[in-house]
Amino acid sequence: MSDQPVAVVWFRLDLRLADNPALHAAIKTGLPVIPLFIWQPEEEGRWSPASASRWWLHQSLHALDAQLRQLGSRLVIRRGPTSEVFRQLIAEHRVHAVFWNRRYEPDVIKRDTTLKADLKASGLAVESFNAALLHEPWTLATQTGKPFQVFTPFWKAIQSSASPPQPLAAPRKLLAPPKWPDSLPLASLELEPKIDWAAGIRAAWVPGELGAAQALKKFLTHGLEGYRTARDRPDLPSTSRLSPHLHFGEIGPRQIWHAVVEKMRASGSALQTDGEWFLRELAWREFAHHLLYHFPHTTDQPLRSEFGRFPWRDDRQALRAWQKGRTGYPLVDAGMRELWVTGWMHNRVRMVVASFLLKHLLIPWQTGAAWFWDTLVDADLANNTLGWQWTAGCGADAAPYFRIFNPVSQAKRFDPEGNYVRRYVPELARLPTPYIHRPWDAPKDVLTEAGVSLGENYPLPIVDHAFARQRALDAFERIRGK
DNA sequence: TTTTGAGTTGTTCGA
DNA sequence: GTCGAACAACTCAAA
Repeated sequence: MSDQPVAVVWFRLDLRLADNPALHAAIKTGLPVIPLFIWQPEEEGRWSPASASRWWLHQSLHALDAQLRQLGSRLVIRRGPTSEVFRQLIAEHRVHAVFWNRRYEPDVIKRDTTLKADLKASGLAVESFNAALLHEPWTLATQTGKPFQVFTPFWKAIQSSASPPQPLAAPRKLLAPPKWPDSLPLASLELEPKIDWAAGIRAAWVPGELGAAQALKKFLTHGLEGYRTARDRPDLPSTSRLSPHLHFGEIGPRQIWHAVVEKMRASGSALQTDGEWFLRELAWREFAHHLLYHFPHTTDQPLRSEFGRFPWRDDRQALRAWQKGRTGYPLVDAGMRELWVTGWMHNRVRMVVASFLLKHLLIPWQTGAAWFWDTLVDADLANNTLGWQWTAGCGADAAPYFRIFNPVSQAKRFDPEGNYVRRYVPELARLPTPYIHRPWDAPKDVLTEAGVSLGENYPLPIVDHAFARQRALDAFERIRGK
């Protein structure tokens, strides 16, 4: 055991050096700092990181370690029950203090609360911080002190709150302990797939704090102007693509907020509206965390309990078709394949494919949420839960039951040239634009010319829109009243 | 306590 | 082709 006291920073979903309050606090002690990562997914229960998230986590940990090494430090990786890992570390080093940034998932909160009490009881200084949110979920409330359940008043509350604090600068050096604790090699966590299915994901992303900063810079330069309307276009590079970086904490919302506000200020009034619409999206992320914190059961149960009576169907074949992007609706299929190939899907298309699964196929939202959880690199319990419950109509501020997306009209509106479909559904690429979103209406010779053979190299629709729409409306009738 | 206005993202139908 | 209304009723948040 080394005599020199040390401070431990426990990294979780805050894989960055800048604007990292836990790291900042550790440095302020003046003690050597041990950056620690613990892999013990079992402690996160049903919603521990799944396939695509694990791939990202691997890259992000690698990037964090590289950055720490530039500061004369390194990332110590351990696995095992968290309390046990800390027990060992305390036996090996004179640990004076432990710092981390808070998480808001129900199982994680439970684990962290117990751990904090135990560490304090054994005489350590322990402190946790907010790195992930503009406002902690318990600091915003309605006038009667209750949590918000409607977005607009929540957004107004954010706008009238004090501006979030300025981000902290990244440290320029880190004091190393006299002796480094043992660390597992990153590869031993086996986060990367055994069969390499990640080529498409690799090509689409640069995980890590530097990749996150690049993405923000690119968005501010090229994406913010016109964001309000262009953000709905999956065929254009019109969104920030910051979601996975935000999920893993490679960048924090305060950094984004202030960068956008500064950009708006510098533009005069030109970017006022676009900037505000983007900030609203950050606020949706906040709202999702607010709801998860105050209604933790909603990860698996509908917020509106009458949805327990909803007549969902069990249809393995239809589910399979949806997952694989073989529903016969080009926009739905393009979205599901974008997800499969790149680990991400444009927000507008997420709504369309979710609406299709829930309302056209009547498959439970939890099933869709589970698929997204496994395949998204930005899988985030708060956002995923809100999104699926919202679309199902069983959550906060939910979509009215009669809002059933028509996958063809949505496609015509938001992918007008069909370029998004052509990118991800190459077997339709040669179809002329008027038929790209409804190949079943194309004349025989047009299909032949384009090399499309419906039912052979591209499926016929697995369900008729008008029929499915009426079936969904009837299903909602069943849970109305009482 | 009661009342009032409002609620991210839509579609279809008929004039 | 365009336009407005209907599609329900409920709950939330604030006055």
